Amino acid sequence: MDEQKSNRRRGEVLESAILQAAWEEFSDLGYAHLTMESVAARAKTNKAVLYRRWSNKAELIRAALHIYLPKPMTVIPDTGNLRNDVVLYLRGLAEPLQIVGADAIHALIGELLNKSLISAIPPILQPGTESKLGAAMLTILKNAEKRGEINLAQMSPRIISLPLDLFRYEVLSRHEPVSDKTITEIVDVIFMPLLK
Amino acid sequence: MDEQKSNRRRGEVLESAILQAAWEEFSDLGYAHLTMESVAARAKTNKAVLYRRWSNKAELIRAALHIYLPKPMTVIPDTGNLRNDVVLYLRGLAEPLQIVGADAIHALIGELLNKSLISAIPPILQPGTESKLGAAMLTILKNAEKRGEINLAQMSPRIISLPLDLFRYEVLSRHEPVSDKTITEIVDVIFMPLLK
DNA sequence: CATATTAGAAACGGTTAAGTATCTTATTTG
DNA sequence: CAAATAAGATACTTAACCGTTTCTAATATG
Repeated sequence: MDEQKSNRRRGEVLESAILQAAWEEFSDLGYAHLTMESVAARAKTNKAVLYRRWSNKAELIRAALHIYLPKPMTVIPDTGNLRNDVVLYLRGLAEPLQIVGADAIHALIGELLNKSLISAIPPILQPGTESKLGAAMLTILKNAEKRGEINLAQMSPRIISLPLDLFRYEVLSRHEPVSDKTITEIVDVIFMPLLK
Repeated sequence: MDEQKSNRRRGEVLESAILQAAWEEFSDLGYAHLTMESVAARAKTNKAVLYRRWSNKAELIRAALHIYLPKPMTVIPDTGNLRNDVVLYLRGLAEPLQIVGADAIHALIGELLNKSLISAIPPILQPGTESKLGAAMLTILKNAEKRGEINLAQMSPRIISLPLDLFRYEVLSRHEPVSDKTITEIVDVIFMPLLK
């Protein structure tokens, strides 16, 4: 007998449990359909505890996304081969999506027009972040130019942004992580053949 | 003096005014933020009149979309030239979007995950309608094959769907009608060069 | 002109969920 | 071990908005 009479969580332990519950509710239901009650219930606590830490629903969910969404990779591949660099670049974009999984991607896409969450949405899904993500691509292409693989000046901007555009389309239309097969197809069937 | 003491609308006149108000509210606010009250107010009538005609909000908005969203074109271009056929095909997709305008496109994209409206969303925005829209593209390509312009059997499916994919990406990412410049770029800079 | 329709107006009831307040009780800390 | 802290539980307030109801008055129709 003599079970633990209770096991009241406090501080960081409780906070982490709440943030995890918030993340799961978000993945399962999306922002609009989750409620503070449902998050509290999932974390086996109650609303008041939530409001003691975050002043409203948007702040709670932003905090959960901040923790659970992987940060995008920053290293720019430089293998001495354009084709491989582009594949690795796209794989670097795909990896975070594989970690979060299809449910969360679906939920995130549903929030693309939600102003109170937009800052927490990964750049790969966000409109208007072309330049930021495109910068890495440009570096890859400049490296290829140094090796004499391409002539950057005579490449159309549309071709330059094509790998990223197709990658994004894949995510936006399928709502799931982008497969390796898709990545190599984008590069080998579309992008590379366009470089003459 | 002697103004018209009143001018109470009835029947079809009133119904059209309500549907127009519903369409405008939808374009301005999106489904989630428009209310039956706001539609009634915009149509200068009241909620009860709306509920006498449509049993709920979803039905009202579906009816409005049904009227105000142009039906997609059905004719498949056959000019004797592949490049021109594909440009005309994409223009046929762009035309309805130009009619509805950027605000409505934005609102429609916001509803892509809304089950009660999804059937009213134009195929060009809807996921899972590739085959329907792609059929026209396939016919165009078969015609080109008959003329000896291409060999369909050795074309990757990814290249076949590329014009449509890029068109869709353009709409999904920019939330506005697709310009003619973009269409010709997709065809002349990307698609045609990939056919050897 | 009499009668049936249907619009106008306004109040009402129900639901959902956000956010607050209060009180009790477990656990930490000095 | 006493006092402070923070969790648990629950009730409450507020707000938005859907959908209904009821009553009055305008207008169409026979």
